[in-house]
Amino acid sequence: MRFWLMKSEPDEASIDDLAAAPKRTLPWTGVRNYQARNFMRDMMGIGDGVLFYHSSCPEPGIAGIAEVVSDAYPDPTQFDPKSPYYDAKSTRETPRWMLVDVRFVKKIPLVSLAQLREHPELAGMRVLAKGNRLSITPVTEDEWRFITKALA
DNA sequence: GCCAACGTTGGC
DNA sequence: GCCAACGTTGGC
Repeated sequence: MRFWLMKSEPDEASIDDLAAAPKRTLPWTGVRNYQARNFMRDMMGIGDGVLFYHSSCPEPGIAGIAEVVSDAYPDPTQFDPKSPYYDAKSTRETPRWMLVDVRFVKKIPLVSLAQLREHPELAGMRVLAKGNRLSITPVTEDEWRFITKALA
């Protein structure tokens, strides 16, 4: 069992959207970065913990807790010419992009970026690193415990 | 809207 | 395989 931080733009999919989705579950569509894909494909497993992070918005930060509820499978949007995530170079035989399903666990009072930076326990978090753009980053068990127990 | 940082592309 | 140009991310 591992722990992750996953970014989502709330305009596209917020923690409330996740809570309102059928089965409180959404497929994590749209990842088009190899490192993030590899995390989902190679490292994630059912039951992994997810910090649901709102990015590119007025109040960036961790907005809730979720969990991984599927193994990785091909992201259907890569095959859809009408989707913004369409990838003409991907085929059904050799799909390039994978995703997992993520299920709502709970909403928490927003833990802002500024708050995250206040705690030395979290200084090593990848999401806090300068220039970090990865939309999926590993979280250590200690970081997970600190955030879910002390901050959430 | 700005811009730093980073990933990808493509010519050579 | 190098690397310049370009596009994107994402906080501010």
